[in-house]
Amino acid sequence: MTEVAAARRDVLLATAEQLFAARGYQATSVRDIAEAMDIKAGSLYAHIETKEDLLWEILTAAADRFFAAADPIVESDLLPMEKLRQLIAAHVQVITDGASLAAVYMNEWRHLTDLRRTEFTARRDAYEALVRGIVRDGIRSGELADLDEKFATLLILSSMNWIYQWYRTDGPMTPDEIARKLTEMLFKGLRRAGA
Amino acid sequence: MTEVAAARRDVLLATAEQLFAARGYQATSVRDIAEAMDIKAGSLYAHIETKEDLLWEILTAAADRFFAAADPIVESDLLPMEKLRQLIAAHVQVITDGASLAAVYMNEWRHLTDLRRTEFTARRDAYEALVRGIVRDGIRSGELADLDEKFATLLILSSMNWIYQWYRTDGPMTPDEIARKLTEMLFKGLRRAGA
DNA sequence: GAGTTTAGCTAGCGCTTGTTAGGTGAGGTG
DNA sequence: CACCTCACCTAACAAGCGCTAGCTAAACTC
Repeated sequence: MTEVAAARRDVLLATAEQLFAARGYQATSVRDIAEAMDIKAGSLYAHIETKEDLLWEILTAAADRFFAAADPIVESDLLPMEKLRQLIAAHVQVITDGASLAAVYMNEWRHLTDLRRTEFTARRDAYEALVRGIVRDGIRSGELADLDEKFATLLILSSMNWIYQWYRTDGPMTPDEIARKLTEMLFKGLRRAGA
Repeated sequence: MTEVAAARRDVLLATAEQLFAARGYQATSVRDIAEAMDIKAGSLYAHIETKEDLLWEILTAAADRFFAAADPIVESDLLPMEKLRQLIAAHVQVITDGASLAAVYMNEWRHLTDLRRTEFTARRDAYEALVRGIVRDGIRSGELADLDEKFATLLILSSMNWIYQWYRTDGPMTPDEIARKLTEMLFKGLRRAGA
């Protein structure tokens, strides 16, 4: 693939990502995508084989980003609590850095056909296990309270994964600020200290 | 509408709810719904005018449930913290009581056409404002820490609204248990007390 | 400058979509 | 017993879907 061709492919993927995020995979036709690129529908097939390939590549790229952000932190020798703090910051960064990518990642994977859907959910579960491992270590080391490890993991993930729903690049909070506030609320709780 | 007709309509709505939750609105055809009811596609139109009506009624019913659960708590004269505790329990109850209804409520509203989508999001915002009001009162009364009121509200809502993704009726946790654990983690935080 | 590659075009395929018109037959009503 | 209601049927419609075959023309390669 030449540089020009690769660049054009990137435009295609970016366009599909935007539309899938805004309308959903099923509600976006290949004609919609083509029109947004100012080409004809049939011409898309110079770059891809099927519409689902587009979804698959977007989802894979999204998963790659989450792992790329998390792996070095998981493998570091920081204390669990500091790992968790950094992982939250990294995860939030990935989401705010590409909110439409995150939207597709959270919502559209179920339109994959069987084999790929299985592979996707397996990677998703693997990521959850990564987070859970840190939570477990934190409980063992006594930095975290003695809580239900699975439930706590879901609480952390759910609070992070909701962000793409309301985050706007031109909003009042920076990604760092979001991560900082989220970490503080999750760790310290909402109740007034000493109440 | 006779009783028989109303009952049949309920079956239709329940069937559509299941399928919309499992596959999404756009990926569910009226033929799919008809087949699940063991009738022909055209026969659906004895009960509804358009496919979107189905989605609209399901979404409206879902919103009604959340408000019906929250209103008496909001209007009670309990202390803010106790209000929040009860609201979380009620909200979780609605979600676990009808996980597929919750799934449609969270994911499919964007397939409404303009007018209805606007009306839906307005109600959703109104519900968020309800929760936010309690959080504000809690901060003022000193029961809650001095935190970003909007952000705290989103944290609470996001952690509740994620539950339908993993909750199973035959799972190990009862709705009450979920609400209790969630409340405790949200209020006390994940960090070990006094650490 | 001949030869090759390739992004995009046109035209159309087989199929599915939501929806409609008109008919059938069982059950209830007077 | 005649009448009516209505849940459901059959058959078809116009439009849209993903995708393909065969072509054009511009840009690269040697």
